Amino acid sequence: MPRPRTRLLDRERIVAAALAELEVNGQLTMSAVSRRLSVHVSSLYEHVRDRAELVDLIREVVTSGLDEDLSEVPAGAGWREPLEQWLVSYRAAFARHPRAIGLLTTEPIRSHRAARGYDRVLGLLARAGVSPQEAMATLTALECFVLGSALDAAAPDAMVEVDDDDARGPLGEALRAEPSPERRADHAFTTGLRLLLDGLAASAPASSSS
Amino acid sequence: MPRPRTRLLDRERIVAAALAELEVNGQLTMSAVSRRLSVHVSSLYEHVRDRAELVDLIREVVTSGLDEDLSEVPAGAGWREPLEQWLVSYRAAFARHPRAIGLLTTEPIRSHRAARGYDRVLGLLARAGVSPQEAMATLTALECFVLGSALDAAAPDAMVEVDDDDARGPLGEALRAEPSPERRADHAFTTGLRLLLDGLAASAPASSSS
DNA sequence: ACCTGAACACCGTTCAAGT
DNA sequence: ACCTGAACACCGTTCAAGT
Repeated sequence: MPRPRTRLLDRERIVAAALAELEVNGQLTMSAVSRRLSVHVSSLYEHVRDRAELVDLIREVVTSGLDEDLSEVPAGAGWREPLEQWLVSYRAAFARHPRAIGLLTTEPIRSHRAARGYDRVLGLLARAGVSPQEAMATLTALECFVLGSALDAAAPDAMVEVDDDDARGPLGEALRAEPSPERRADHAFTTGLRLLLDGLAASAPASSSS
Repeated sequence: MPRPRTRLLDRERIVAAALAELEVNGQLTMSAVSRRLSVHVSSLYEHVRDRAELVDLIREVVTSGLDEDLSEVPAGAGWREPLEQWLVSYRAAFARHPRAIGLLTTEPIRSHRAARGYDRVLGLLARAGVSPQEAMATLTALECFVLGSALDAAAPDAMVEVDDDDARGPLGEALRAEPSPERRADHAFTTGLRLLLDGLAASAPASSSS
C-alpha cells in the first residue's frame, strides 16, 4: 500500500531515528534508519537528498542551542567564566551524542548561527589579551581540545589498555588512581580546560579575568 | 593463473597500498586496496584476518618511532622541553597520514611499546608537579588536544566557512589575519601547545621547567 | 601456501510504478 | 506528494577450487 493517508515520514522523525541508530549501533546506514521507521529505504530519499544531507541535519540538531548562552554575556564581564561556560557546553553538546562525533567533525561548519557564536568568543579572547594575529589560532586550538575531548568521551574506556605486564609500571599506577570510568573523560576535560585557561591568564593583562 | 611463483602479496605491501589509498581517496576499502595491487579482493584475506586487522597494522606503521625520542631524556633534564617534543612528534606522526586519523582514533591503544612511552611521559608530568591523582587526566587532556589538532590538520581549510555576510564580523576579520592555509593548522597547534605548557608551568614548583 | 572466482548478505542511490 | 519495489554498482567476507 503505497502512500498511506497518515504521513509516515518527515525530516524530524528521520533525524530522530538516525540519532537512535547511532546511539545503539554506533553507525549510520540508510537501511538501518528505514528499518527503524518500518519503511522502505527508498522512501527516505523523498525527504532527504542523500546521506550527507542527513548528516548535516544531525549536526544542526546536535549543535543547536550552543550559542544562546553566549548572547547574554554582559559587556563589562570578565573573559574567563563565559569562555569556560562556552567550552563546557560545546563539549557537552557533542558528548550527548558521542557516537555521532566522528560523523560531524569531518565537514567544516557553515551556519550563520555558528558564525555569530564565534564572533562573541573572539570578543572574549580579545578581552583576555589575545592579539588579532593569534585570535583564530587560539580559537582553533580551543576547538581542537574540545573535539578531541568529545571523541575521548565517546571511547568506552581509557585511550590506553594495559595487560598485567604493563600494569606494574607508572602507567598502571596512574590508571589505578583514576576515578570511575564514567567520570574519567570528564576529569580529563576539566583538567585540560584549566590548563588552557591558566595559560591564557598567564599572558593576559593583569586583573582582566575576574 | 592462481598462485604465481613470484609472491604477489605480503602484509607490508598491503599496508602500503592501504595508506596510498587513504591518501588519494580518503577512505579504506578492501576492494580498492586489492585493485591497487592488481589482485583479487579475496587474496588479501590470506595475509590479513579482516579489515580491522589491516587498520591495526596501519596504526602500528603510523605510530612507530614515536617514543624513541623519549627514551633518551636525561634524568636531570627539565620537563617542558622533552614533553613539548613528544607532543610535537605525536601530532606529526598522525599529521603525516591525515586521512587515516579518523580510522585510528576509534580503538584504544594496546601495544607494549606505547605503554612504555606513556610511562616516560608520566615521569615528566611528575617532574612538572602534577599529582598522581591528576596524572592520567593531564595525560589524556594532552592527547585530546593532539588528536583534535591532528584531525584539524586533516581538514583542508578552517573549521569554519563564512559567506560574505559573516565575513564582515569579527570572525571574518580573524580569518583574514590568518597565515596561509598550509600553516593554519600548525599555527593553531603551536598556540594551544604553548597555552597548555604555560598552564602546567603556572602550577608547577618554581624553577623546575628549565 | 597463495591466488582466483563465485557466492552471500549487506551498502547508497535511482527510477518507474502505484495512489 | 509520498511510498513501494526492482534495479545497479558497490561493500566485506567465506569458501571451494586450482597450482
